[in-house]
Amino acid sequence: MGRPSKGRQRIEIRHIKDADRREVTFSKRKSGLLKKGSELSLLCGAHVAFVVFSPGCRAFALGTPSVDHVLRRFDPLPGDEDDGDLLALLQDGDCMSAADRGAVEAIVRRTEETKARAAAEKARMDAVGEKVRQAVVKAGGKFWWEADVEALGEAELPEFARELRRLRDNVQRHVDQLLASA
Amino acid sequence: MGRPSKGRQRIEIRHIKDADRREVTFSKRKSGLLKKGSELSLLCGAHVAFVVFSPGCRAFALGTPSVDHVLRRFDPLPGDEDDGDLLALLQDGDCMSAADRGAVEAIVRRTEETKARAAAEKARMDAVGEKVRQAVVKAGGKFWWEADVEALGEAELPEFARELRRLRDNVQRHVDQLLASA
DNA sequence: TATCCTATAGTTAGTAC
DNA sequence: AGTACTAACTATAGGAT
Repeated sequence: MGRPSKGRQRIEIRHIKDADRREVTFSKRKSGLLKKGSELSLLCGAHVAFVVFSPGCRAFALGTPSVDHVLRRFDPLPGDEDDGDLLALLQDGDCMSAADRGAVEAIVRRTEETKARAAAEKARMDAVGEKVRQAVVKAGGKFWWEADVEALGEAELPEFARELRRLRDNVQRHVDQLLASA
Repeated sequence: MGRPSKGRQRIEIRHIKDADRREVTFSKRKSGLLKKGSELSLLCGAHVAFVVFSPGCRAFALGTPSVDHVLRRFDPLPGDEDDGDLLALLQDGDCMSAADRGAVEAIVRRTEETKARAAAEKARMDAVGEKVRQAVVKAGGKFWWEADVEALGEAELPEFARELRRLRDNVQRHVDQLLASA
């Protein structure tokens, strides 16, 4: 019998191509970030707010005392109402509790619509060559959608198809909304 | 002579009363948080944005590929009426056969490429983003997307604040919609 | 306020549930 | 998607500049 674990291994800080490994790493490190954020807030009384989108475009947020509270400090509008209470309730605390997760998931679903619309809008543009894409990479590093494309191997194709269907459903829902309100 | 250092000591995660020690801790941990955020982005292709207020009320922000970019994902673009083309193609994904995979993949790839191009153009023309990058360059050899908000100057800060405010408003709207449909 | 140094507290890769 | 485990990697408290 070898050892029960090889222990932590050193990894290079660059895009993880394997989708499964990437998701696991994201989950772990996201937790770490949330914890560090809350600790910074507790230790130093600092106000912290951040939003994270996973590779699967799911959204997570942390704010102390709340995301809304922190963001308001950038621009204390005189006419602001206390309408951030619900948001604070959903996103307050050291990290998202199991009870909050459902609510956040709902927010994420709405965010998917944004994703769908962005895709549709960008698709109207003329087709582009590989040069442009490489120029983007060269200019600023990796973008989330590149990660998705790179991860698109034969094995992941069915899973990706599932994502596509979800995308379609959300676009459809959005269109229905537009028609209903028009 | 004792040892040159006592090494790291355990501390409780609660407010540090000594102002000097608190400032030092804030500085160190903020750096750590920024690093962790950048690593998460690089490793997982995730979008990360956060804002931190130090005890001295100084503001720091981190965003990949930029704070502006991440925050805009909460902000739906003006509606498009002309996206039926992509929508129709996406709908075909429902009954996706092996033969259709290639077509779907091509659609996706084209969409991602155009998104990349749009992002590149937007980044070039985004005055705020550009100011942030320049500020970082001046600040020293750090990550290009890392910036001290104060370095933006009085002219850019309101614009930056406006983006943050939009995030807040859109999250709020999402929650409202969620409640209305529940 | 940020960095340098050292020793150690804390995080996490790999793996399995 | 989160949790548990081990071992090893990394962040950081304390102190000094």
